[in-house]
Amino acid sequence: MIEKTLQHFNIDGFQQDLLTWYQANKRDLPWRADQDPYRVWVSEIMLQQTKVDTVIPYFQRFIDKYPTVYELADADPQDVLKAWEGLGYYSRARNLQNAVKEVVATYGGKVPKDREELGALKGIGPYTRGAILSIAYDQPEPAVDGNVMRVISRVLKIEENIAEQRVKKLFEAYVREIISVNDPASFNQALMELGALVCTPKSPDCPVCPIKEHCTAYREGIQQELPIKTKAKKQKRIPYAVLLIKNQKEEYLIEKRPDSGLLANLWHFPMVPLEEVEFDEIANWIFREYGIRVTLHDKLGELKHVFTHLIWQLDIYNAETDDSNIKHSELIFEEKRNLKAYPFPVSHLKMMKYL
DNA sequence: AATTCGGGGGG
DNA sequence: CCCCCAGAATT
Repeated sequence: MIEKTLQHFNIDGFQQDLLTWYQANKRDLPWRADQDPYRVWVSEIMLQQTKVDTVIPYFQRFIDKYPTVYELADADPQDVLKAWEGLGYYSRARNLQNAVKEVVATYGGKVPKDREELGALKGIGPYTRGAILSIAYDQPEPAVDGNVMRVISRVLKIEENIAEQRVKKLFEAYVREIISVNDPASFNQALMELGALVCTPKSPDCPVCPIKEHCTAYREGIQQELPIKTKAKKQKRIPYAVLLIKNQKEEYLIEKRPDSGLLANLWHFPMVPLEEVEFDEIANWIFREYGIRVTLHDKLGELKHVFTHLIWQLDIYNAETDDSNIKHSELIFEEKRNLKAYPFPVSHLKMMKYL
């Protein structure tokens, strides 16, 4: 059925129009300075679910700090997490470092060119594998992300639900048919660049589009209806009381999250789940969980923090304790000025102003 | 196939 | 305020 769709599609003309536009309009992005496979890799991991403008400063700092696989392989995981702070999806950082260690240990520090070897590394899925192989190694592999699915769904009028795994495979098959074998690096990046700058989700700027003559959706005026995608279900709201607990040495209590699950290995102020704990029982709950006697003071503010699948509704309180000795390594009293050494989720970074 | 993982930006 | 964006791992 791919052949049928592409029967009257001018592949050479499409490639030429797309690539010409890309050469003239591509943004000057830090990870486009060269084809260093490690840098391409770092950029692609950071760009997963994340906008270019957000990634740029993180990428610069990260490469300054970890210029090659060797520095990253040797780094303290906590420092890597700190470098990732605010970027989200923190397992990306952990997986990246683990995979880089694997590259140093198994592949002599060279990022594998082999499709299977590369795809076996932690955090490298079908998209990232294709991106690295094409951008760093000039291999004609598809790199199908949301941009590419949006652009191709419009150009070829593909009315399938892009949320389905099966459909993503279909897009990869189409890209294999139309990719420029001469310059797959530019071809894949051009599709994504077009998706980011012209063929945008809400109101695509079709009049200026370099490939509108090749676009079935444009011809039929249905570009706004594509791609087709099922809606996500709405998130569950979870209320917490967050306690900024200060001891007599002006230190605040922070704790380290478990090494798996939400915000794994990040630090934060103690959170009391209000669905399970009555307001009047907060101090008792804290004593049971942390072994610390606290006095709850005034409410400082509220914060709503939205994740992909849940919402934290946070009430922030001042609290005080006479205790200051803690046994656990995941639970520490720390001076305000030292808190910046720990990786925090953005929601808790926003509470620092109350300290 | 469905769910779990962050956070920023737009309307 | 709600809605949109969207890769990989896990189950």
